[in-house]
Amino acid sequence: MARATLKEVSELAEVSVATASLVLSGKSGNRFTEETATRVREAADQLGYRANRLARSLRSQQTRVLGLLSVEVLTTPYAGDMIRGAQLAARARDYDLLIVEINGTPEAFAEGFELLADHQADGVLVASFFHQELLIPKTRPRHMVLADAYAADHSVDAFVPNEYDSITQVLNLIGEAGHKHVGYIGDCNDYPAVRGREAALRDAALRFGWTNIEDNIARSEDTNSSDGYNSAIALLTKNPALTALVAYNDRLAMGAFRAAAELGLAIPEDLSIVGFDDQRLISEALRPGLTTVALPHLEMGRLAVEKLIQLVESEDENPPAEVAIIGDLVERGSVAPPSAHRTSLNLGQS
Amino acid sequence: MARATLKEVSELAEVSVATASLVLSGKSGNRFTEETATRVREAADQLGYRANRLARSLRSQQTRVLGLLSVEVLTTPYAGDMIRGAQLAARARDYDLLIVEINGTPEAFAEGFELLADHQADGVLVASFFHQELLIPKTRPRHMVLADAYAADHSVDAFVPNEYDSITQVLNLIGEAGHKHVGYIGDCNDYPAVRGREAALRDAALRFGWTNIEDNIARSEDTNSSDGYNSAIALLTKNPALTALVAYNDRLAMGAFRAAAELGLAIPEDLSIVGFDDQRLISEALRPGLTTVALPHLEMGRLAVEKLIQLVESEDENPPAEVAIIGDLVERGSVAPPSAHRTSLNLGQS
DNA sequence: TTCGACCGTTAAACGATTTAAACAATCGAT
DNA sequence: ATCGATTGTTTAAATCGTTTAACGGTCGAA
Repeated sequence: MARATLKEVSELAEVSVATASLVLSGKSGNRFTEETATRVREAADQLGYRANRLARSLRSQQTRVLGLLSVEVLTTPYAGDMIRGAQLAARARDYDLLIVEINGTPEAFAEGFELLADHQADGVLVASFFHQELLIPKTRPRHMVLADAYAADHSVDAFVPNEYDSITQVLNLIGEAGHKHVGYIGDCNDYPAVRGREAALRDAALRFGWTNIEDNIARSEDTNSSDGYNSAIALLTKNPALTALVAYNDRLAMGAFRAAAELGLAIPEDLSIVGFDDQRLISEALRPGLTTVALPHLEMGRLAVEKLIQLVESEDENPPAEVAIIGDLVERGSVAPPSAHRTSLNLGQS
Repeated sequence: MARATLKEVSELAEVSVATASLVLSGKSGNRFTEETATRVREAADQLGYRANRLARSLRSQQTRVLGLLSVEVLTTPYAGDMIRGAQLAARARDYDLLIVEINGTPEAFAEGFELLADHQADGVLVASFFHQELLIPKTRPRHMVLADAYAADHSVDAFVPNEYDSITQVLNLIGEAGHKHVGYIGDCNDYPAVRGREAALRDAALRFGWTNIEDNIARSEDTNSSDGYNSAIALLTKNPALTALVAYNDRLAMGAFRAAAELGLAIPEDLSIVGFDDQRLISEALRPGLTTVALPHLEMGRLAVEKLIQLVESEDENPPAEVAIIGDLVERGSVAPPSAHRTSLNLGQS
């Protein structure tokens, strides 16, 4: 049951542990007879030898373990792909991930950092469940990177979504389809995502000549489907000329679908709707499917870990940078050119 | 930057490392003067000493690290709570989780086990992303438990949902509301969940006197919202007398909502619908909210880790057992008594 | 003296890596 | 023939930072 140790291998092969170690680590450069080498390798095989990573790490002062401080990523269903991307990148370079879930408080950060330091993690990836600014305590791991977040003082390498370019893809779709009366269902919080997406909206409005864009924006505190419903009803009531709605996220878009149904507007014939996030549970389930933009979660996780490994192996001496990654446009069928004359718009009910 | 070692602490406190270790580990039983002890503790404080877990583990032959072999749990948005439950339970007893994501193939299992063994994990929790039977290779960790899965040979402690009792909660709701004509939107695969839920359905049908239950079952290969839509349309077309639909999961239920809307049936007045899973992205977003059952993901994760720790610390000599955990009923508003006369049922369109 | 408490230290692990040195064989030079 | 140098192969020993069994002084009491 107990695993074979290097000593046992060396005894079986009738060499010293040093020889066994040198042979098996491959770093021997033909210092040994081919005969000794194979004898060692066969002994190792026979015993099913695998190095004890604790011992190896203790001696070599590197664990090949990366800490993943997950700020609610595990908890929420939104960003699991980020962890998967991180795992993939880590495994590809023979690193493992020690994942610790925390809430975003400074104490939680401090505790998480200590915990990972106790385990001698070679580096730490802090992953957030949404694009936010993070206040990283001054006592921090030597090597760290951020995913879906950036440091308030910009002192850490960070990988975030390119909000502007990402949403511009769906805005272009709307614009190129010929819509002129476009509404926006937004979020009234002050997040990077909010700012980036609204900036893109305004630029698109200018570019395509959308009328009175500022008057066609509705914002809510929360972004549940019912908020989307309310905003959509409000927008369409105030301005029945709207032929397209852009939602800050898919949940809001889902509410807009319900509003459209209630107002007797067919999607996409009477009303085009686009979302953001590509929450498949929603975007694939709606009829028609929701045209939206997938956040680059997998990429952020992957790139962040790759960068982290570069830092750890000090192949990288560049100053910290923030990389904004564009998400993938997913076209599903909720966008069509505006119809010349709308079928109906009965605002009477509810 | 480099962390203080026990040796440094002992030098500052002017004692031997053994003394420092003994004092700090608390296992000294008054072998030392209170004065020496505080001197050590102050030195440790001053240097911010924290034990190197590699060294500690190497010496003590226990890592306080549990391996979490995640069979696609990370990847899918369904079962994140299981990992959270596991984390909570582990942290509560001062264990950490080394998470490795795998697909369910035997080779992946073997690799995962080896990897975790390399890290000298004290025990392994295998967590599945849905309730399934798992074929665990014969070479396996000394201590292991399963969550949301059970071993084909029942040789491992397992924590699974109680499918029968869980769905019975919504079935009772339907039955007690007075429905007699109930349809079931199912899955045609052979999973434990399918079997358990259908068994409960049949028993409920008997108990409440539901008519011709076997004729009112529709099953699909997949369980997307469109499958639910198709099944619901088929059921309601075949038997317009149905006043309630029970769905195998929330996605299917979501499709049933759409079918109802299309057929002009109001929920819950004309048609009651219940789901299963409580995928909040769906169940909270639908109007009315979907009455459903939440799977006990958090509990499975928590209990599995607690059991695992018992095994590791060998406080538990019982033979392997399988524990079935009931999920929580979440009532939202998609259930009402059957109406005496239905408003309409226009089967003409689509 | 001798025996227990009492307080503390020595030293051997744990399982690898890695440096420096030992050992052996070969070879030209004296 | 003998020696020193050279090259090629292998190993002893230190090291990483802990834990812990075993041991050793000191001192007051019997």
